[in-house]
Amino acid sequence: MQAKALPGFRDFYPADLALRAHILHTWRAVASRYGFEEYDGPPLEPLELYTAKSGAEIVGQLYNFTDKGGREVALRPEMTPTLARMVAARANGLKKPIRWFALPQLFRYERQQRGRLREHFQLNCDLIGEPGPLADAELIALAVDVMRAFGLGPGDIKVRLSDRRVLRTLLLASGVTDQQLPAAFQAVDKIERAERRALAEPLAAAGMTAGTIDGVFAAAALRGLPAVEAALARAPGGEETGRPLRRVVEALGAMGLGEFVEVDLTIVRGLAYYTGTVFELFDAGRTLRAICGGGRYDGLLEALGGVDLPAIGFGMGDVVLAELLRERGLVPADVSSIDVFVAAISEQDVPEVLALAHELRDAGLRVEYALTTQAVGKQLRLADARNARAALVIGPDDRARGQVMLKDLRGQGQEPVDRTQVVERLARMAAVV
RNA sequence: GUGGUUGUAGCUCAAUCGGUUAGAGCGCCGGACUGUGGCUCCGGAGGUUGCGGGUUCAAGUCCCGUCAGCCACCCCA
Repeated sequence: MQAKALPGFRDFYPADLALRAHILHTWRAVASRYGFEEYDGPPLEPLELYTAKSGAEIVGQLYNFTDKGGREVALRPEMTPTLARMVAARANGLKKPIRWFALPQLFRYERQQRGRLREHFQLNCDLIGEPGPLADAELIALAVDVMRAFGLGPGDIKVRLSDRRVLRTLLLASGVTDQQLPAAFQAVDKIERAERRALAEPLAAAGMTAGTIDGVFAAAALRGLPAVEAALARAPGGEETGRPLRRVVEALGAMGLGEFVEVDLTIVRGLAYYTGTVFELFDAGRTLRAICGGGRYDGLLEALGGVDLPAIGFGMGDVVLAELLRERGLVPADVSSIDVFVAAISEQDVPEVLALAHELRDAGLRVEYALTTQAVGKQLRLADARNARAALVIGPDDRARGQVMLKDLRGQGQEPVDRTQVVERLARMAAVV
């Protein structure tokens, strides 16, 4: 067998790359609409950038090695530490709120599965310096509008929205202690993937009573803002705690995006650093992994970069998104095509073919011609396979008359055109998309 | 990293109970067709049946190992 790409890494054939380019172009276009500016950092970083705050066990999922200078380095698994460093270095000079996005290729060493490789491209959007709920709504709206730009509507994808402060308040009201909160968060996070009995076991082991455990499951079962607010009304300080979540939902509703949003407290996100709003985007049938996930991380920039700024961000990978687009038939067709194919009748016509092809290319058209002398029919078959919209056929007779034959390959007709007018004629045709 | 499952041509698949030289469609190359594409017809190339070992007169088929894909767990920055 021939050498293949490493497990979890992809070869992009032209059709694959066309889809990837479509995704990256759309990401850039929508982020720009929101006034976000693109930045980037190195794909290779010091290992300690990722281990300093997360601990050594994370090394197991990093592509890390010692470079020739003896430095411990890692391929970037996420963008946030790089972002934190860059923002911290110029924090005083950057106008707030900072709206930045990046399209990094990220790497993680773990066993691959469908929708989950060892390498992927990710749209990373962060809004830094604004703690209020309107910033949260702005960022979620950006994620939703990316979906809409791909042609996906509220029947295709949903935003599952939660707020860790809300969940925390409800859990505390049920009798969960501060020490028990991490265990309770973890149980809520897994509630859809595990049996209730299996989840209750560690909670009991953490010292919770049966009644408190019931309270944990009750909070996780709440769906929709009214149900969550009703539960909050019975918790100390609940009304106050629920205000940001309500504002986020209302703002998204005002933007006309309310149909996409589902309040669901089981969205916890694994990361310990989220402090408030958290959300994930899923396909409506929930057959695929999350398309996008993010949340508010108000303490993280200080921990990573030493600058205390509130922030909210999300990451959206290309792998699950591409699967969804393929599934829904939203992949742009006809990705490769040329404008003009220039065919020679005889070998004596080749110099004229070369001259004309070059003039057309100078005019910005996409042009191909046969690289060996071959029958006209064969050249036109190649033109057809290339999705050319027109062919120019040049033979001795045409040259003698100072003309070329222009064939419309999307239709059937053909007509002689003066050699002096060909370039202008075709340039005009190509301009009409 | 753990457990399960699947590997046949570029792609999608076939091959009876273990039995002759592993086939088909699509795609690709060439021809019919030296002044005209799509269609059609004809021909061709392309396989260490993922890889290695074992059982057997005989292995794509059975057994073991390994690699890879998929599924679940772990994790999801």
